Amino acid sequence: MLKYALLGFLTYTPMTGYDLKHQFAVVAASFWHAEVSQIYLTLKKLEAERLVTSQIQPQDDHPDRRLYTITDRGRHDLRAWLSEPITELPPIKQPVLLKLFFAAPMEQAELLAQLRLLRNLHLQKVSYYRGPVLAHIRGTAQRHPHLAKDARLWEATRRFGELSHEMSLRWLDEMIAMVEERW
Amino acid sequence: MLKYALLGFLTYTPMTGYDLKHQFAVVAASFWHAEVSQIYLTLKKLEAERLVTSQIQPQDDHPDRRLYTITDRGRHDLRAWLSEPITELPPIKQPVLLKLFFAAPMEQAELLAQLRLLRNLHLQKVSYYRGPVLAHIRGTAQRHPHLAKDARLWEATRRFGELSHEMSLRWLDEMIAMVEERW
DNA sequence: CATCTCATGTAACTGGTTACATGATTCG
DNA sequence: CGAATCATGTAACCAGTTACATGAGATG
Repeated sequence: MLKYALLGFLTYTPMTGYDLKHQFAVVAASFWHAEVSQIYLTLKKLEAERLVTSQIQPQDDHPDRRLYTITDRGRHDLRAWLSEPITELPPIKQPVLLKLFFAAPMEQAELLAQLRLLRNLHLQKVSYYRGPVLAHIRGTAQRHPHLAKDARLWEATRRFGELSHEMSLRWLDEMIAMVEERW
Repeated sequence: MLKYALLGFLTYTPMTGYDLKHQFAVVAASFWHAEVSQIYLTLKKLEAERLVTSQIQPQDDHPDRRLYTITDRGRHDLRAWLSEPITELPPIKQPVLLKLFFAAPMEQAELLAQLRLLRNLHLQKVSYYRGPVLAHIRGTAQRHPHLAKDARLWEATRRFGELSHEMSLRWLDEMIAMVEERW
C-alpha cells in the first residue's frame, strides 16, 4: 500500500525519498506511516516495475539527490487501484483494546492511570488536527489554487483524524467513569 | 502482540489452537485478528519460551487435540505487559483515507459509489456490535458470574467498536454530502 | 454428493521495523 | 561544540499472510 502513497505524492511533483519522508511526517500522518528505509526500498521496487523513473541531481554543498518522477504506467496503476472499491473493512488491531480486554488482574489505580495517560494523548491529537494540520491544509490550498479539489480531500482525511480522536476521548471518559465507579 | 492475546485467553481456561481461533472469530474480532496458521506458530513459540505447556489429547472420532495451558511464567509475562503503559499512540494506517486523499482524478459517480458501499459496511458493523456481540457478552456474563469484572471489560471493547463505526458513519455522511454538493 | 466442521501444521513470501553506516552543513 | 538537517542506503530480523497438505466425521 505504501506503493500507492508514494505514487500518489509523485503525481503532485517529482520528489526525492527524503522529500517523501516529509510528506509522511507532515501531511500523511493522519492516514499512513512509513519508515525512511522502507520508502527508499519501495521506490527502488517501483523503479524496477517502471512505475517511476529517477535521475541523480548532483549538489555542491549537500549529498546528491535522487529525484523520482512518476511514469504514465505509474499513473495508470494508481488510477486502477483507486477504482477498486473496498468491499470489506480491514481487520482491527488495537493494542489498547487488547490490553483492556484482559485488564481484570490489574489494580484500579494502575488501570486508571493508564486510561488517563491515554486520554491525554488523544487530547493532544485533537488539538493537533484542529490546529497545525488545518492551518497547513488551508495554507497550501491558498498558495496553490489549482489544488482546490485535492485540498478538500485532504481536509476530509484531517476531519477523520479529528473525529476519531474525539471519539476515543468520549470512549475513554466513559471507561474512566466506569472503572472509578465500580472495579 | 498476538502472543499476549493468546496468553490472555489461556488465563480463562486451557484451550487448543482451534479453540483460540474461535475466540478470535467471535469475541476478539473487535480488537484483534489472527490467521489460524499464525496462531499455531505463535503457540509453538510460546511453548519454547515456557509461557505455556501442551498435552496431546487423543480422540476417537476426531483428530487429536493439543491442549495448551498457561504457566506461571506466562501469567507473569502477561501481567508485566499489562503494566507497561502505552505512552504513544500507534501510527494510523487507513487504506480508505489513503485512497480518499488521492481521489482527485476519480469521477464523482465512481467515488460516491465507493463511499456509499463503505457506508453500508459500517452500518452492518454497528448493528453487529449492538446485536450479536452484545448478546454474547451478556449471555456469557450471566452463565459465568465469576467473570463479571471481565464481562465489563469485554463490554468496554464492544462499546469502542460500536462508537468507532458510528463515527465512520457520521464521517461518511459528511463526505458524501460534500462530494454531492461540489466535485 | 458436496460442503462444513474438526484439527494441526509447513513453506514461501510480503511488508515493515530496527539497527547500522556515512559524511558534510547549518543552527543554537 | 553538540545537535539537527540534508541525503541515501544495506542487513538482519520479525510479524503476519497465502497457499498448501492431510483426513475423518457430520450436515444438508
